[in-house]
Amino acid sequence: MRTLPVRPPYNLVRTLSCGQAFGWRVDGCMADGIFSGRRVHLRQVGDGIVVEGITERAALRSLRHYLNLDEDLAGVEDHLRSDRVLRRALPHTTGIALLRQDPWECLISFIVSAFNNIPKIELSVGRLMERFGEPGVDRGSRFPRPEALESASVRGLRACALGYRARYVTAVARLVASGKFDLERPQLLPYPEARRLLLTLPGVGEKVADCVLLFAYGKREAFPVDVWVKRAVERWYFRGRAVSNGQIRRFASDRFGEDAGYAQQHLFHYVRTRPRS
DNA sequence: GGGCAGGTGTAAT
DNA sequence: ATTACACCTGCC
Repeated sequence: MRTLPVRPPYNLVRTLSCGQAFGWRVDGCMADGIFSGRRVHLRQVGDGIVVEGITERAALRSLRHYLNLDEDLAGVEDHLRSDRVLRRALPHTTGIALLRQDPWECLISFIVSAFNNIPKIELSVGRLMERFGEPGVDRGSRFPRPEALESASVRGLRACALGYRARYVTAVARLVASGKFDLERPQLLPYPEARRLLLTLPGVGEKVADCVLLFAYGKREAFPVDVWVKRAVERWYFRGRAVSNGQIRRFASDRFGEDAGYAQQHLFHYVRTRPRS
């Protein structure tokens, strides 16, 4: 058992339950999930996060990086508070941090998320890990490597309830396994070019691309527009008028700039947890 | 039981 | 550049 220090206003539970990552089970101030092949149990107490299931230095450092514990959230939120809507939202959403997920796992997870619901996304991702992931210690399971998914049988993928997304998963796995698509590349490119690159992948549209750029590649200016955020922006910034996704992205870029991704997270969490009539 | 769900691909203006 | 429609499948 180890404790990782955190900087206020970091909030572990909000960070893990606001839809960035699937596979964490959150309850009260605790979170259970699989990290680096281990079952881990996290609990936020005061100014620290108590970690059970990991003791090695390297893995703890990796967890710290994943949770983005060194982020200057106070600075980000100070900036966002200049916006009237976010100023109202922040008391309910403060402490959300952008994770730094593994790009491959994030990419496949969000391909699976398209036109799907959360319980079923969790079901599918969980089964992919059970069936195709390398077994880790303590009955944990790693996310399957591209090679494992590339060679997965139709029957095996079918058991993961992927539906028509199965062919996207297979195709993307093949592109990555063969080296035709380099997962390191988007990290090196500026946001617009990284985005164009991801959009060449089958099953990856604008929303999924932005999710991966934001949650795995650290492109904080990304602003994924899903139905919830679209609804929130139309309601609170356009007086309920219907606006295209492109206009919403331009609006977010103009208004929030480098912190658009954080703005998106707070709007998303706020509109989902505090529905108004 | 039937509609719905954190979009994407494709075809047609 | 925009708009319309089909789409696997487990849940509520």
